[in-house]
Amino acid sequence: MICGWAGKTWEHTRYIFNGGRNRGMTVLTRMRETLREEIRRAVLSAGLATEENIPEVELEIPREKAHGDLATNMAMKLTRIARANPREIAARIVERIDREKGRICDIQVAGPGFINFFLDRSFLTEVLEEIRAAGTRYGCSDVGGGQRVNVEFVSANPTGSLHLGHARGAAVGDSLCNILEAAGYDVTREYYINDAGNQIRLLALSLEARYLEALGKECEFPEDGYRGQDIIDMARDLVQQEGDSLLSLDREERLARLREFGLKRMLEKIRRDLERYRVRFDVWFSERSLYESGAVERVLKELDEKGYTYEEDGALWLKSTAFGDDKDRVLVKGDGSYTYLTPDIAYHRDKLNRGFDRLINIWGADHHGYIPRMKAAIAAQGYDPERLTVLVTQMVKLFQGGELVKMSKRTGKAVTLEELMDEVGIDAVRYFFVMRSPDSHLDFDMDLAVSRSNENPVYYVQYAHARIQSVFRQAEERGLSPAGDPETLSLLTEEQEYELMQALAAFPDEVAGAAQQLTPHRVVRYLHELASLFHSYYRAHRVIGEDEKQSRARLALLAGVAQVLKNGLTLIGVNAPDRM
RNA sequence: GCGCCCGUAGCUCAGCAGGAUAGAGCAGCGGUUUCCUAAACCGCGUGUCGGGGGUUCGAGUCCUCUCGGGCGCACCA
Repeated sequence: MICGWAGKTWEHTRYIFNGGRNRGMTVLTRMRETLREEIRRAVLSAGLATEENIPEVELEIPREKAHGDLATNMAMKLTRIARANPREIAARIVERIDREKGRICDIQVAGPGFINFFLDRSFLTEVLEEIRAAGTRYGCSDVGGGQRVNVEFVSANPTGSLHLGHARGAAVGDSLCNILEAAGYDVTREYYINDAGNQIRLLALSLEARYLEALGKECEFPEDGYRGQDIIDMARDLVQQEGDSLLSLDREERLARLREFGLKRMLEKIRRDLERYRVRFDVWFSERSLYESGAVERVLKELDEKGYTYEEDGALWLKSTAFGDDKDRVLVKGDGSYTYLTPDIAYHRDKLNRGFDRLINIWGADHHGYIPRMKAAIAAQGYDPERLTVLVTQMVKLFQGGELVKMSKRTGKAVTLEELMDEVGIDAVRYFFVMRSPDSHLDFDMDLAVSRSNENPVYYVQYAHARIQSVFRQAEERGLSPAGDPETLSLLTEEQEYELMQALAAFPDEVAGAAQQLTPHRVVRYLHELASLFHSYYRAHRVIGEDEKQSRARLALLAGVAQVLKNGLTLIGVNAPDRM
């Protein structure tokens, strides 16, 4: 789910897109812009609409080949404005289009009033040169216009190892960041460390119990304590390091020592797991630092001064209902301690003050109810709540042996990210999590991923890349290199070659679209489609054949496909192997 | 009871601000290799797009009601 911003972002980027120079645009984009302008001009000169009421020109690649290379629904959109039937309108537009200018071979009016354009395809080989020149940068654009975006994700409590749910958030978050960066946004990846408050105290208590246990002492395990194996291991290590020396400390001092020890160890583990998962953060933001800097106090004071707080039943409340929340929220509890919300308000204020145009938080579905109060808190401080977008990832269900594996953090029974990486492999795990829309509930079939890994779609895409590299190894042996001159490339006249080049040309748009709509799974679907086009082509046509020129032209095509596959896989944090 | 997400082929899911005949993977059946990787390719689908109503040239997509599933509704985090 995406809250807010979608509309604004679109307009913003659209403006930049239209206003920008052709720098970085592919042939396809340039063709489309030219055609867009041409249609606009035709509509105006035919008197079908005025500058004021002309609808935006939409040009899409039709699903059906018979419907041409590009199509517009302009005539249908004009029915009300021009008060005529769409096919008639379409005919009037068509007769005013300059075919020469748009590099158009044919124009047809079809169906309810679509105008289908059949383009001169020879221009498309230019995309191969564009890819070669851009290399790993191909796919990048500047639709983001350098907008500063903070993406906060994972942010798991440092009270246990990362598990399945975090793995999804991490894969989606990191991929989204890569995509945003490629689309020209200035991205900061951030992890909020809950190193203050109740759960950390509970960590210390749990660790204490395990510590005593390891020393052979009887003790009662805290009621809501963390029962994970990692804490047992940690206690054992502590005994190794410190022996029973913590026993002689007084209780509070011992707990403080345990807290620091546990926190440090947990964060190290989390960081290590994420690093291996290919996720790296720019900022690790400590909750505790908000207390130490006085930021929490300042926020409370300011909310109070603005009159958005009140006392009742011995607690301090935020009037979040004044900003769309369905009930008011406690900031300071009866016992004087803060709720989770309070430092979180200070945290979001800090992020906004750091100059980000936009904040994106990636939360698990179990926290979605928290969104309205966070937005309300931002609004109460006088900021536009639309600057915050919360992307919610739905729950992951794990299936093993055909059965649902129940997970509970309480009992520590959960599949960890570490286990997942060990058993399934990083490429497959990341691909699997980014493959689906964050909105969809995800069934993770462990057996399928583990035992029959060739069924995993990630290999389909990777294999396409490996195959191409294999062809290149053989081409090299024969002294064949990819062609670069337009004349040789003009030998690429097969239908499938055209389709491949068209797909390659669409890649930057695809990445930009995924960035604007915050939908990393779109990149995965694109890659699968491209791999599919390639496999099909590869099977039907020999790349290295008798005709040297044709071979070199096809090698150029393959070089483009390999580069785009690699660039796309990199965006989602998956390797593009040269051999499989 | 209220809020959010989901409901599309046997299963798992796409469907990109409403556009032409709704797609893919898996599973199933049948084919393909004197040839650059068969982890591949080709062929085979009778889908009430959960259901009703509405909006318009046009609805899987938007609105409304309704049914089913998930997740939340703390002075927990």
